[in-house]
Amino acid sequence: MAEGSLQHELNSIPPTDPAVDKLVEEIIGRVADKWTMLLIEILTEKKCCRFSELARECEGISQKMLTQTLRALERDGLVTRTVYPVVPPKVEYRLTELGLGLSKAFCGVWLWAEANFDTIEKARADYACKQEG
Amino acid sequence: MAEGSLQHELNSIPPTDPAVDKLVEEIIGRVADKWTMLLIEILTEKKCCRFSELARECEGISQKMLTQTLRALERDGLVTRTVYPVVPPKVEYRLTELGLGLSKAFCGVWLWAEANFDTIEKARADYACKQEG
DNA sequence: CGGTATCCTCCTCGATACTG
DNA sequence: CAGTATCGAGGAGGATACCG
Repeated sequence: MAEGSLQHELNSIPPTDPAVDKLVEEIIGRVADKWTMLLIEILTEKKCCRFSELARECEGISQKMLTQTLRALERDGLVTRTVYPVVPPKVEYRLTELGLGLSKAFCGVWLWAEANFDTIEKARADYACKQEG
Repeated sequence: MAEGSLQHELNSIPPTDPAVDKLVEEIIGRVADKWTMLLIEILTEKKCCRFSELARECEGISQKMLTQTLRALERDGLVTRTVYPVVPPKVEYRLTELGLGLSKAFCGVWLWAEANFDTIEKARADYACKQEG
């Protein structure tokens, strides 16, 4: 954990016009979601998944949210949905190049969370202590 | 946009035990939120902000959500809240080292969104077209 | 200025049932 | 297997009013 150069790349983003900002924020809002992040992680690991496999891997998700989240991902061009005309039906989901790019971006957040969850736990405990006093 | 080596670091995360997974997911769920990301971005740029300044910068946020989000950030040890005992009251918010780490992690997502928002817009248009047919 | 407290409204999300 | 449809509870979040 280097203590110097805390100015990181965020500051180097050129000031974009407000219209683009709105779009970017909307995308962040859509994409920065628990199920979205989880599904992208699963699809990154497995490369290719059937609906039922995603339902199994993505523990706790309801069928409704799974369908809904996958549709949003498909709509945004982050995953492809391939239907095989067989009985019983078979549908495969796979990340696109765009989706893989997002996966990489998310990776940093996952790594941060894994590296710091204990620090956060401690911070919460401290905060709870102070509240009691 | 290199097309090779799509195996990125996400795959190198060692299989953590389920208990840690739950914690990490909970943190992601708390932190992957529009206002949280926006506030962290603002605090990264400005270094130090008063409540009212954050309210101004964080366009569209209600006072309730601002307070609520700031409290969550403070609780998780991501920002510090400094109260100056003066009239009128003055309260300053500042990122901690932990918060700066998250800011760096988020940076990748912002950059991805800025780099790809047009691609996503196009994907949405294509998707809408297909639905009509 | 920097909040809290209260009320009220969506709208997300889960549960359940049904279909190609 | 992979969905869609419908209903209903609960929480997120805005508006307003008040406080130290």
